[in-house]
Amino acid sequence: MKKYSKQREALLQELKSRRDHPTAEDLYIKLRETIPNYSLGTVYRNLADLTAEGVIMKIATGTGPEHYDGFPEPHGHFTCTCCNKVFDLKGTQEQHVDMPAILKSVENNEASDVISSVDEIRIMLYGKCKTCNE
Amino acid sequence: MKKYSKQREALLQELKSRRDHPTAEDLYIKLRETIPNYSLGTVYRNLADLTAEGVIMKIATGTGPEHYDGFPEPHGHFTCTCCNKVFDLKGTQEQHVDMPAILKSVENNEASDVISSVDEIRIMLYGKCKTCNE
DNA sequence: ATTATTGCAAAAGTTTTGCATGCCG
DNA sequence: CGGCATGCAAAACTTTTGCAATAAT
Repeated sequence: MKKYSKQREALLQELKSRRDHPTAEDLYIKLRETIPNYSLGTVYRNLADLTAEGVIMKIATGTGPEHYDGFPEPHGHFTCTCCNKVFDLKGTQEQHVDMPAILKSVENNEASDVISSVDEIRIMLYGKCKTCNE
Repeated sequence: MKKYSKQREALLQELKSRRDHPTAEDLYIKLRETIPNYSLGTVYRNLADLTAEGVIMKIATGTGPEHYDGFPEPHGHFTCTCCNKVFDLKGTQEQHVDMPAILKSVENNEASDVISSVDEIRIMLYGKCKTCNE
């Protein structure tokens, strides 16, 4: 049975209180301010648990460590290729991605030989943020 | 000045000859069949060079090592969350993603405070492949 | 000859894990 | 109490890097 823990709760609170997309290390540093011996292993364990539960989401940028998002509702992201920060794309996923076209693409061609089911679609933009461009 | 090398050439040939999306390790094992002391460091160096040149592309799945694609023209991918294999989505990116909507989303809202320029859009589906579903 | 590229091994960066201890129910 | 979660440190995994040797121009 799943038990309450101060550490998991604090991690979730922290992620829900911010709109940026910190890494495990970022969270570790921040959480240690209030729970001084919060360990990095526990940060990773709790991030994995919460991600598996679908309460938070993991974001892969393709460079460096993973980032985490406290709001798992599907939406696109933007990664700055200079500073590696991740930002939310506003608007719903449906405004960005042509779902029916993708599902049709999956059903009607080569990919259908291989794909059994689709659970999730992620979209990532890459470019430069304003801060890095100065 | 850039010099020819048997190793880089073989790596590019290998990637161009297949439609799957091997990892550095996969390529290392394969290339050693013909160049027995091809080193893993060199595989990584050549993958980085070719990616920087835009001749191949790197694919992040969010789990395990990076994968590589010999065909860098923009197109979507599918990752099996069971075996971690990556497959191409058929069709062009424009058939899957609503570019104008995304650019508008970038220009007209919160994200525009932060995004200076967009260079690339990547789309990744997650689900189960037929082999894993058996 | 000059210098880019390699092989090898060591190091670096990120994430996972084993185990004894502590805390929740 | 019994068992899940934690802290800590070691290990695992992926990628990068230093350096002497090799190969391309």
